Amino acid sequence: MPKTAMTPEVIELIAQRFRALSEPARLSILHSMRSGEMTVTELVEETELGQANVSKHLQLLHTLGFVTRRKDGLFTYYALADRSVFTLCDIMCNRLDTEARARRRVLAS
Amino acid sequence: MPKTAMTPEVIELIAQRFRALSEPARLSILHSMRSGEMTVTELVEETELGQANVSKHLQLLHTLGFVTRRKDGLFTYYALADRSVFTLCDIMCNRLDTEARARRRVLAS
DNA sequence: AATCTATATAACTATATAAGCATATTCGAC
DNA sequence: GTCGAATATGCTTATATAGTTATATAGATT
Repeated sequence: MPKTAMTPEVIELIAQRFRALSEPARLSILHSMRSGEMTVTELVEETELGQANVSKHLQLLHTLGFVTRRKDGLFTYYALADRSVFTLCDIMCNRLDTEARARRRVLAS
Repeated sequence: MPKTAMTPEVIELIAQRFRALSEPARLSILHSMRSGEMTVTELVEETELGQANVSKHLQLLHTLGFVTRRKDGLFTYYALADRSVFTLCDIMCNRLDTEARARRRVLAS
């Protein structure tokens, strides 16, 4: 694995990617794509967000390499680039569980 | 492992945590703590950020459970709560490498 | 070609928050 | 207690961006 030096530039790039995942709307969109490729309209229906809004979020996610894009006629099919997004979310969920457990322990004492 | 349902509330909590890592200043602070416990002043020196700024970032990181806090006299010692932050950063770095490699491949064709 | 549908984009508004400054608090030394 | 150092907090300003509306673009259908 290539070791990346933590220069300010690299830190900025990493921050940028975390920022992409810091928006509930985008997490919802990514979550909706868990089952596979989806069109923009399908994502609009499933997430109940506005069409323009979804479209812009998808642009961002695509630019940062979180999703792939495939055009077919009028439709654009988006899909998850890989499963690492869920690894990231799983780690965050574990953090939540740990916190919740710690809080419960405090209350119990 | 406890499976967490992806309700809007949980999504919001996860987003909140990603947002904490979406700030270069906070990533720098966390990176500085890699070697161990640090006081606020030490972090100010190493990151070259303002004191009030560092202090506020630390509050946030502590609230969200990313760092621990220990007071001793005038000093407050902060430390990483666990290594999962680096797992998260490593995954993001891998994404960067993948993207860079993909870009190079496009250029080469 | 005219029209309809899916998606993208532009312009705008509203909101969140990072950074800086000033000040407050807290503790130790004298 | 007074003073000084370390940290925290309140206030203000500047900036980024999410969401909305309207419109543009591109492809399909008749």
